[in-house]
Amino acid sequence: MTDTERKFCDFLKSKGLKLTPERKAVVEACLKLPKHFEAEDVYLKSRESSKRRISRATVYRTLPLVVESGLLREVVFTEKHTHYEATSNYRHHEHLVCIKCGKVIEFTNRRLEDALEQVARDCQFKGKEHKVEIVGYCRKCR
Amino acid sequence: MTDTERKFCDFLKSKGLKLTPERKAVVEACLKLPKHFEAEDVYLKSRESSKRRISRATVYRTLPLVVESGLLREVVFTEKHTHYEATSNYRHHEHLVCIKCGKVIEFTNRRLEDALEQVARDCQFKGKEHKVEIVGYCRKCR
DNA sequence: GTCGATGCAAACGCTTTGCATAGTG
DNA sequence: CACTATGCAAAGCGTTTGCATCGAC
Repeated sequence: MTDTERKFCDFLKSKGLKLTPERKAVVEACLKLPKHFEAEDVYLKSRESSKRRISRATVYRTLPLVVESGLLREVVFTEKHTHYEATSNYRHHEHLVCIKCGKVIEFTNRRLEDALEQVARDCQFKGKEHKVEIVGYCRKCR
Repeated sequence: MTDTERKFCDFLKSKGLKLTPERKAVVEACLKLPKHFEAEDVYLKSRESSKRRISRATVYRTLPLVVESGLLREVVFTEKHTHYEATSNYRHHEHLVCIKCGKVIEFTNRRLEDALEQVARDCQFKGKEHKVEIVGYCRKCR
């Protein structure tokens, strides 16, 4: 079991939830998928690896748990349905999305993160997360 | 006809689209509604004011036009369905959303906006808009 | 053995679409 | 008069849920 899987396992325990082969398969699928993916990708990928026929329902029931455990976060808010990315091995970053070709670029910016924290403080908010996305045209499409 | 309505009217002309009573009613409804609203609100409100029985289809077909015209922008990305706010009379701002009570607070932050512009420049992106939202717990719910 | 987890299929909520008709420019 | 816009109802699509069964702890 990898560190990541252990982390998820611990999370489940702490919540009094059970570690099932289906849940394991969903997490594994998330880690194998390319950077950005959606529920349907997880569904297909988890079926590849696992003997069991994992249902979409299970995927949809499990993904929020994986997010809550901290292994996944929701990203790319331009499309109507939910997109995810694994948090492991990535330093915190935000995204630029090209409206034309769909290209997604990651960036980190200290000033931006600082400003966000300051705003939360100023408003007496306990910030849990932030969603930041720049939408526009990439170098090629502009 | 108000300035706002004229702006929408001009937008339609520039696109070779027609100004219909239904479209007028949709725009009027958007301007009458409280700060944040969704398609269904527009549907109900536009029916109140107009003699015509405006269909949901027309509302859904019109809203993207109103957004494109610059009178409306999409906000509050936490929920799955689309939320809007009128841009008139507001200076550009972003939102904090309380996960517990749903309270939405607006804020403006120069450093944040500057950082976003700088990122777009650095990535050779032509930024069209950005989506920024801080999710957390407000003073009362923290 | 208990109580949570699963698969299935049906339901859901918001949004989009095909079609025949109406109405703007 | 042409061509776009409309209402209606049905379809679409991602997601959620009820239910009977299964299986982890």
